[in-house]
Amino acid sequence: MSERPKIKDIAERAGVSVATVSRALSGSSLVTDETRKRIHELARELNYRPNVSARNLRTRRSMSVLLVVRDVGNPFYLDILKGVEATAREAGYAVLMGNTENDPDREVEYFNMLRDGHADGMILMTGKLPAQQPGESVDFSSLPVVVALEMIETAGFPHVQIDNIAAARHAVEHLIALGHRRIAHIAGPLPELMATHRRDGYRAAMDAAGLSIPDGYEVRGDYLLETGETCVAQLFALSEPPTAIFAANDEMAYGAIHALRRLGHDVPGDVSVVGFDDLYLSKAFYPPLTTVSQPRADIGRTAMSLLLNILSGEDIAAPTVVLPTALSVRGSTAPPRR
Amino acid sequence: MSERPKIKDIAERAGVSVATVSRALSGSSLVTDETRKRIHELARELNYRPNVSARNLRTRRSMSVLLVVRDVGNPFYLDILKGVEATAREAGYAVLMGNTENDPDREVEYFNMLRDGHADGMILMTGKLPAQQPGESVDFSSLPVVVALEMIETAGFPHVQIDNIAAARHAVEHLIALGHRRIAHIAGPLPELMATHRRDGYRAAMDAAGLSIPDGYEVRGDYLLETGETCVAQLFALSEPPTAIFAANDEMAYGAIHALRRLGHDVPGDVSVVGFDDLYLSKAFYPPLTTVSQPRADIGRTAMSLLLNILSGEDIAAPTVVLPTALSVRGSTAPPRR
DNA sequence: TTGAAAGCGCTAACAA
DNA sequence: TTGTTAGCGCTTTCAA
Repeated sequence: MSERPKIKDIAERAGVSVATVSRALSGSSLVTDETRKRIHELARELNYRPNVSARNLRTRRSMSVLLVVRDVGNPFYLDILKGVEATAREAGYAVLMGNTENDPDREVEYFNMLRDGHADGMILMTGKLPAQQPGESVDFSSLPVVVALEMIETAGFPHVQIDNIAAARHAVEHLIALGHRRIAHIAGPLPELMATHRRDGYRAAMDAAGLSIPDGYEVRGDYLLETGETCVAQLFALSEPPTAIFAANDEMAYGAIHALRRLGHDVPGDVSVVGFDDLYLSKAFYPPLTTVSQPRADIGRTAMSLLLNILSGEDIAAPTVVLPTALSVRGSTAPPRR
Repeated sequence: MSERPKIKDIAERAGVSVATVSRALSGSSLVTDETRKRIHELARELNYRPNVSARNLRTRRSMSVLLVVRDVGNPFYLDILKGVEATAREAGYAVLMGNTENDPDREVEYFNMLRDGHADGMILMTGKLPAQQPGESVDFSSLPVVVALEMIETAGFPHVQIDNIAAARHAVEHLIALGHRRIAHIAGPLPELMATHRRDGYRAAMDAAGLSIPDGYEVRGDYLLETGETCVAQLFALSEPPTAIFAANDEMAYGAIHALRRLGHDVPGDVSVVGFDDLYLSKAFYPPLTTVSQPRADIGRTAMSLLLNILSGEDIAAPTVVLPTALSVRGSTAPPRR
């Protein structure tokens, strides 16, 4: 058997039909223990592996799921990917990587992969739906898709998320509790929903504490290290710079701290900084970053579990699962210098 | 057309045979421009997508590749994944994620996915071959596999790597040039090859400079943040602690710097630290980490290109591509205090 | 409990 | 340039 053995080869050697082999291999109870055993032995001996394309064609499933993110290079997705992968694996699913780079065309491409049988379902972390194709009327909401992290309001997909508003508010309240009054915000790429929510949480906390937000205290970033630096430059060009900064993600917080240090400001001595996400390096950062911890692995696992439910036909009523966050208070925040 | 249209549907509407449709859709020149155009229009109209399982079954290719790493959660792989993904995409390949968690069984599983048609080729970054199955004699070396980062000497796979020995040596020479004499090494998980090579580079540099390595100056870590910390504890329990540390990767360097700071040592004032990898955060670290830069995205692209060559039948003679590294000198190294 | 046979949707060899 | 036809390897009726 130099070529790849197929079911037929096993059938011939076992002196049974291909149907029996197929049944035996799939653990059907319609086969005597004896023949089942013989077939399994033969399969092992021939080093048989079922051809997935043939099986997929016949069963109309690929046993693959598609994980679509904005940027595979972003470390934020790591633990999520890990959670998805582990849960998928357990259920016998492979994970295909999708990377949109925020390109709508690529988004469409991945939806198409769903339709062409490349994958059975999709976990979407890009907050957008591809624009309707001309002459096309695909009912998106009927597709096996779970949205994680982001929000897509137009279709009725299940969502897995965190409460960004509450988490951001909580983070800012921590600064306020420390005694800060002049608190600035380095926002994400507004008007994206997640960035907006975190900004709204900041505003809510300030408002609830009766603190006004001076002009120029809200700076727009794009979640990257570099913008953390440039935003700090903007903030400290103000006549009254802040004593604390809430950054919409950890990367910008890193950049902000870096820039503060270069400007000669001690963190947290002169300026406190809070991040969002709790990247795995935040605790090793100097100073260790106070930040909002997201249960990323859990987000991945939950999203995949939801998808598995859908794929197994259990019609869940498009639930929205909100997972808890926690503020990890570390060394980058302290009371303001008086 | 509520159901998924197939080639047959298009053929009927276009009044041609399925073969013609297939040809037109695959851009064969054996079709008149006119019919090709009509068919393409019809396809768009019906929102047709070819069924990949059927195509894969027929063509015996999956147009997927498998990217197998030790740990999907490790940020080190990010840029590599990005490079692989981009190159794969361009060539029309999808990328399947494989995660072994250093489990040999899972390694076997991924080799099997290659054999069962799940993927056409594999990029392996795990430095091991699965043990031969009993009664089995698969000629591994004939499989379309490219090894990146790691080394597998037993099979004749193409490799994409960096010169770990030279790069490590170069890093240590930098410390020596600064005037350091007591230089310690936090190694990776010896006796793994990469860890060994980096250790050997350290030894070579020390040796070439006529410097001896005191007992206890080589500490074994496992590439994790935490061991960077514990290893520093060990080094500074010595009667003569080092004035410089070469860590086998950035994560351990982060941990080391963290621990040094807690022990009251200034970096680089009291102790210089060099890392290896140049993770994307190393430049934002405090102090910015002096470290060996690996061309990770390029490693990914090159590995995928090599794999594409193999898949297209161009038999490359198992080349080993060695990509250049560069020492990024930043703020974590300085001359020793006198 | 097993076997025969149909067919998943596509591509490609062969014929016209 | 197009059509006819035979599978790719598997699962699953239906019949025995």
